[in-house]
Amino acid sequence: MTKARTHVLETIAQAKEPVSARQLCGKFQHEHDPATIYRALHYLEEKGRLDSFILHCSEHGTERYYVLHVAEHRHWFHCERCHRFTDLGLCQFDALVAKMSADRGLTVTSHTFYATGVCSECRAKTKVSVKTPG
Amino acid sequence: MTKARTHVLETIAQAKEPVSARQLCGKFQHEHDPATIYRALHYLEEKGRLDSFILHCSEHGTERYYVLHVAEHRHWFHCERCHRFTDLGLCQFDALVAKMSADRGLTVTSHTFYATGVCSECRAKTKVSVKTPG
DNA sequence: CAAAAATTGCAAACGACTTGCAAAATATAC
DNA sequence: GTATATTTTGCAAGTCGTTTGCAATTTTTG
Ligand SMILES: [Mn+2]
Ligand SMILES: [Mn+2]
Ligand SMILES: [Zn+2]
Ligand SMILES: [Zn+2]
Repeated sequence: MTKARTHVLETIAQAKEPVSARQLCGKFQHEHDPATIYRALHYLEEKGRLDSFILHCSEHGTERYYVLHVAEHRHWFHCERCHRFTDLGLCQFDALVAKMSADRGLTVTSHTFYATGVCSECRAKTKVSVKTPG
Repeated sequence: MTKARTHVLETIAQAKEPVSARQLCGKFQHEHDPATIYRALHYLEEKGRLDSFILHCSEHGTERYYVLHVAEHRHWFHCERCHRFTDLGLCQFDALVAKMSADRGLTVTSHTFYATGVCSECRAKTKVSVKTPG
């Protein structure tokens, strides 16, 4: 493991939410070139240490996000206000996906799911400010 | 409705699967500029005539796909071999999404789901060629 | 330690999409 | 129906996330 790959992997391992290449490039802008960050991400995903998915958010556009590879994958909610992720827990779609694909003779190798909206904290802020007199 | 908007909407209305901007630009390359196609897509989605989602495929990369807006949305499977879509039917995730979000206090405004893999036709071709003697 | 292989930084390129702007088409006002 | 205002278009350039060529540096191998 080179220094760049270690930095990238440890950052993602310590994060509580998916991390984008942009965030990593920002964090290591004085240590590693963006090309090195992208190459490290490809290397780590290819070696099975990372998983990734693409998510679109109106403010950040379309970006790939990375998480540590784990045996049972999870899905995520992305808040369009604060841009943090909420863990939706272990994937509960397998049975449904198996049924949908079996019915149609499909061999499903991967699926993507995410939800977007407003998280509980941002929702609370909105309600408070709406109710505030004056 | 201008000519460009009519062309875009009718193409998507007649298609049996989601259509990308790239496909539309190819089809109308002698009639409309790509900028006009993109502007027509934005206009039609904004007016509620189209829905769209972003899907990543290893061969075509990350693109936005458009379908006619209908009351109850559907989800799609994308074949990584022939790059055609298979309709997975009406969304069956609403109950699960409602539960996941209620548990966490999330206000979900949209969700994205798609599966990728090999469609039944491409799977059949593979099996035949594997079994062929010689 | 020398040669081969892998990794890096930099600059340029890529592809999907967006935008500024002036011309052309369309709608609205007399 | 011609002048005026508005909308839409094509073109060229720009943006943004990501990728790639290449030469220099680092690491591995013999
Ligand atoms: Mn975001
Ligand atoms: Mn495809
Ligand atoms: Zn939030
Ligand atoms: Zn197929």
